[in-house]
Amino acid sequence: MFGASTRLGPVSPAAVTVDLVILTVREETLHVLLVERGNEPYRGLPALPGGYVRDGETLDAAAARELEEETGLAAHRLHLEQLRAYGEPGRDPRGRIFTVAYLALGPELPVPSAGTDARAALWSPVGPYLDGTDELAFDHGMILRDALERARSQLEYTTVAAAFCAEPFTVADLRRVYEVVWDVPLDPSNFRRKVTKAERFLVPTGDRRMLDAGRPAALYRRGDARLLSPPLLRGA
Amino acid sequence: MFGASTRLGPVSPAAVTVDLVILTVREETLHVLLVERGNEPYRGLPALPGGYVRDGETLDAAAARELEEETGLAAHRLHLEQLRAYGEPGRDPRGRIFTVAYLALGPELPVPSAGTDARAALWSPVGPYLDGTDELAFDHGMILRDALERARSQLEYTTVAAAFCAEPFTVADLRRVYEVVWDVPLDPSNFRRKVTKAERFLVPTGDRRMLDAGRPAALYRRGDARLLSPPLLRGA
DNA sequence: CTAGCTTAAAGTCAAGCTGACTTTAAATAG
DNA sequence: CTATTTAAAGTCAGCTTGACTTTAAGCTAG
Repeated sequence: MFGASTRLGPVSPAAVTVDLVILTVREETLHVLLVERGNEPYRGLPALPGGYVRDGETLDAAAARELEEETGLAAHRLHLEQLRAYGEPGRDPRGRIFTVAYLALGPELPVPSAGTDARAALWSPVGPYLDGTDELAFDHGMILRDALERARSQLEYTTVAAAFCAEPFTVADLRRVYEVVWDVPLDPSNFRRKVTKAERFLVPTGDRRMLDAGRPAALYRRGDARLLSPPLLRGA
Repeated sequence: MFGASTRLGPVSPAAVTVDLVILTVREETLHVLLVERGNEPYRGLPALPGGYVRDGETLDAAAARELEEETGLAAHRLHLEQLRAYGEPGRDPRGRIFTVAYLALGPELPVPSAGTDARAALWSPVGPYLDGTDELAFDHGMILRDALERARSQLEYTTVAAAFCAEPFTVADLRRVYEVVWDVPLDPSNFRRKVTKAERFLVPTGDRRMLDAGRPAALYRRGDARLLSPPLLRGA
């Protein structure tokens, strides 16, 4: 099975895992799902949820399985996409372990302790892990930074922002997603003009949502457009 | 080393390779570097160049090494970036082999037969592999399609198009890259206005290039900008 | 020398989009 | 009824865009 390694050079078998960056917006802040490590290495440090890819399992299936195990939610209800692979030789002290990172985006989710996996999983604001205040196990800090940059960029060119909103949602809900992920304030009026003009981004339900104060807001569901044209660029 | 597999389920060791999608523009057509397979499986079929990631080697280093072996060119002269990982259980009949695909872009390169690797490597137009006329080994057809879509998208938002041009180059050289990769004609005047206005995309050398006919064109080198703002969108 | 060809580069202009801002709408609380 | 709150629509100058025209600068044929 690995006969070619003789010709190609020293190649030992390796392990392949998937790691998940599950992002959500809670209380006007971007949160990531982390698990506390119960074993060495990095015992006690928070880490991204993940696990080995099993025999006969695709990468996407492994990511979906881990997602359901950690959140207790059906994976098809979240946006899930591959981020990239990481394989630095020293990234795991136990040996050569490659990981394929996935980015998952979802609306405010139930407290994840209901998951099958018994490890303590919790939502944490991403801030302290981005600015270096707090540490993550392995190279998960880098993976988190890459994932966030991907998410920020995706908001510009795609409709994934709606994946952060539980349906039905208002234009203001959607705007708050952009403001929290990009960490900039946006003009409500101009934002509305753009997202409602984009084809098949938002589908009006006809209903309205009434809060304790103010005019009721129209409610929408996600349209079937995947790309946003024209894009919604940050950095005026 | 793989002690955790008991708890996580059946996990056999796997092999990890890198595969390269090396693109260039020759004779007004987009070409990809392919090697003919000398062994089973898929003997005789063209495939993307690639090979096993060696012990102690990073993914990027493995990709750069394969690139130099196949093209005979110093990898730092080309644009090289990770595309994504592929790991379908059945993608290689020899066993569980994950591959991390890389996208490389470069100016018209010397005939790659000068490479260290003795396999027959050749530049092929991408067309027949995209529309299904010709087949590639393994899942390399899908990888090529993903790579091309990535390249097309990158041209919109980044300055990588200049990686296809040997320095120094003219605005018309750069425009031909866009036209070939996107497969659309562009207005020369409007194209010039945009790329010359973009900050740090093009650096004038002060020289001019004279062809057999027409006014001499100003020559440029690549600037240090990586992102294009505003972006250059296709699909008017 | 100059007319004519070729390609580069600059200019023109109406239409559309953007950002900053103002106005109107529709609900609740007191 | 009025103030308050949030939603949604409207205004407008300035910028960008796409389609197109004009000028520039080389060459070559006559």
